[in-house]
Amino acid sequence: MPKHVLLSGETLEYPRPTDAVAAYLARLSAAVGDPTIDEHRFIELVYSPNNPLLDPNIMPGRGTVTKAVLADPTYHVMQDLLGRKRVALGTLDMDKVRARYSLTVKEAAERAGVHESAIRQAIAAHRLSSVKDGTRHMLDPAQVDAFKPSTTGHAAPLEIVHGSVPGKRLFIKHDGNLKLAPGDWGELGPVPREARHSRLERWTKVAVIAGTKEDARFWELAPGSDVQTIGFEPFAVHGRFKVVRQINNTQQARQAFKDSEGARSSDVVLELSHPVQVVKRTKQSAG
DNA sequence: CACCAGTACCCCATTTGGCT
DNA sequence: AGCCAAATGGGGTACTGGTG
Repeated sequence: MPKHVLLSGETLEYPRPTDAVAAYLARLSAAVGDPTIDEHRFIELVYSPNNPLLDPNIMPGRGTVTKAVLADPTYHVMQDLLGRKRVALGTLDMDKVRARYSLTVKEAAERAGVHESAIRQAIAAHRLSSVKDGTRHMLDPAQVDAFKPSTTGHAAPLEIVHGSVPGKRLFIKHDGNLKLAPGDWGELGPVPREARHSRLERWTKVAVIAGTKEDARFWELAPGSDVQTIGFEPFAVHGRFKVVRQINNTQQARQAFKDSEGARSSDVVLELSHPVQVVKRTKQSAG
């Protein structure tokens, strides 16, 4: 299969073109270095009804990018040639573009509140653009912020700080896998009651109660698309969720939490290299 | 460490089949 | 024909293991 190195640094393989498509690609490549062709004219060439890659029958006098065309890597080669034309004309500064693409995949995943693989697959599917820094993909923070992953599939994990300190507390009930962050285990001593950092995976429903003994609030959460944070410092639930129910009345909040089903946040599995231990709720830590 | 491929899982929209 | 529930497929996610 023919290969094309994109401005982003990525190598794109595209299907062996027909004679007509190959000729059109050659024409566009020549136009990149042709000073008599300006950007407007180049765009006209790309979206011409004569471009054999596009569909000429949908819009009169213009080639249309259909779903099939969008899925064809050859179209992305043509778009890259447009980018190269802009670079040649000085209307696109790749140094400035590269400066804007400042996030690694890991940083982008943290920022978007999704798994790293979700970012990589979005890049592969051209739903997120990236530039290559050596072997690393780099992403634009603005695009990452605008990235709206589907809410289908597994729910994105929630980052949870729970426990109790004098005057404040936050507990949850859930149907997922709650794992305590290794840093909170210390030297195999008892899990500290205060501010335990945990990660909740594979969840569909979470009940949260937070506040003080006299002023408690209740939230019922379901997987959602927006990154949110609820709770009271230092306690928090952070991640992609939506609030399906909120109760600000202390008595009703306590009753709602009591009625909620699921494992309690005090029953956490330790995420460590040594054998997994389950920490059971005790009278002392029940609060 | 970063990337990639494969797998399992989930939700939603559409299709299919049975019932009224 | 219309309605409803089950089955199916597509699109998307997280996770794991292998590779360079």
